[in-house]
Amino acid sequence: MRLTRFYLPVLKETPSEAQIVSHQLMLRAGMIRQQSAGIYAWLPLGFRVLKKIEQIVREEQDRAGAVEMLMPTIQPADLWRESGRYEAYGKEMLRIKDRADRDMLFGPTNEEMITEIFRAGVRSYKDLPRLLYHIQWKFRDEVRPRFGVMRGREFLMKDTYSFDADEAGARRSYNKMFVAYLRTFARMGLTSIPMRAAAGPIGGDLSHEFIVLAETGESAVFCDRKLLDLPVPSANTGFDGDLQPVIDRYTSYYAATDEKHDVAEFETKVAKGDRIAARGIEVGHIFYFGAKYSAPMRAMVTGADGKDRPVEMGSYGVGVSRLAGAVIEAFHDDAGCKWPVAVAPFHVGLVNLKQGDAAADGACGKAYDAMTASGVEVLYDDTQARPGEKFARMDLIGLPFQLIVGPRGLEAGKVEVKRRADGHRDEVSLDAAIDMLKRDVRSALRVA
RNA sequence: CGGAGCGUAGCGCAGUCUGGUAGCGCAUCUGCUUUGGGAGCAGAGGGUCGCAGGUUCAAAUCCUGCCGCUCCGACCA
Repeated sequence: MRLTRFYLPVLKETPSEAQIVSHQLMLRAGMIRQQSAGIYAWLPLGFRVLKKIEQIVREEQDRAGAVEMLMPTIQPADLWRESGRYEAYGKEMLRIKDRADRDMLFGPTNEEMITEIFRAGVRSYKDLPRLLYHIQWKFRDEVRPRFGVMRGREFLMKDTYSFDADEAGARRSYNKMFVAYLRTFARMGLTSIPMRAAAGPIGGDLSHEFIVLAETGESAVFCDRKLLDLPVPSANTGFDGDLQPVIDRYTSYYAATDEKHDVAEFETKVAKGDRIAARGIEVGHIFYFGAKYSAPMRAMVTGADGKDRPVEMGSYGVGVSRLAGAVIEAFHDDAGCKWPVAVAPFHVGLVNLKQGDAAADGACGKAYDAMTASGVEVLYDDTQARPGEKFARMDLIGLPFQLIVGPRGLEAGKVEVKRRADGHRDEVSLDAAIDMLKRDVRSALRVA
């Protein structure tokens, strides 16, 4: 992408409403623009990040055996009257009337709708288990939206729903999502910690929040330091096999959000030097809730014994839009974002130090074509801006690599390759730089 | 929902107390000079001062109502 054709409204100054660094940087780097309290437009740069995150979430859901679909944002109120949540959900639910004066709502979550869809198509235990998911915009009319996309009213969420014949099966589904989540966040460079959590209004009795540690996190969390070093399950994990040993290993260490925190247990179970009391960002939340919805909504399956019983369910959410903020919270410095390659809006920022100089233009064109042709995503700063401005802008938007090309270097046969993560620089020939970047990007994108 | 605060040019702000030509920095546009880490000079454009009433010869400024946004607290992917 050529910057002269892109839409990248960067800000030199920090908008006063942004309190935390991810919100400030998303606004300054031209990723989002607020339209109303907690409601954001995703500008081209931010949209690319959102799509990268979404795709990783999708790939790991598919790997775990979940099947993608898409449910609407607008739902009929009658569905929610069946479960009793139309009354119970309160003012966080955005209620709407259509032209025929029917009660509708903008979905804050989809348990009711998926239960309705499931009961219409499944009768027998032989059709189980099933894992269905979608990635769709939700609306929760938060009392107090804040922190940019970290707590918006409108947000993009991946929500999966599991259907099993019995509790043991539901547990297996729960475990699949548990492992999928560990992998999902790890692929974005994030260390997530599954923590015992309260089930909240979704209900149920088995629940974990996946927390990324960050000073600006909204939740107070307590855990064992050893959790940070546990290996993430690999891509060839057998999701149809027994995952319980993996879950047991993770849950053998103390980890709880403040709602479930037990001081006495924390202090007996965790050695003093391993106790972490910190703040975290909730990036995922998984629930097993049995027949909470299937019973009142009559989502029944016939078992091997010929008897009907409500299907066992669970639900599993990932805050896709929130993750864009969470990744910035985890990776940034004073100059701007520092995107991991896997979710970076582009892989390489190509900086032409003297646009209009025949040698510089030619070398940049060659590098751009060569990298783009081999799948490297390049943002080519082909503007007339001065070098300092280009460097500052590139650091702000935080692409993982910069290829810096100017006439002075070219005379000596050199260009510069800079890594955003650690500031490391190499001066090499243009061809060597192109090869190096192709190789580094490819290796960073390899899925372990 | 309780408490606090703020709405003046794209962004950051001054001006409001004490009514009298709407300002500053950055950004934008034009010209020239510049081009290896947020350039220099000269010029230009851009605002019904959140909205609606009211007071007044005169309102960004005073009064009333409304709307929007932010922060602190209680709730949540």
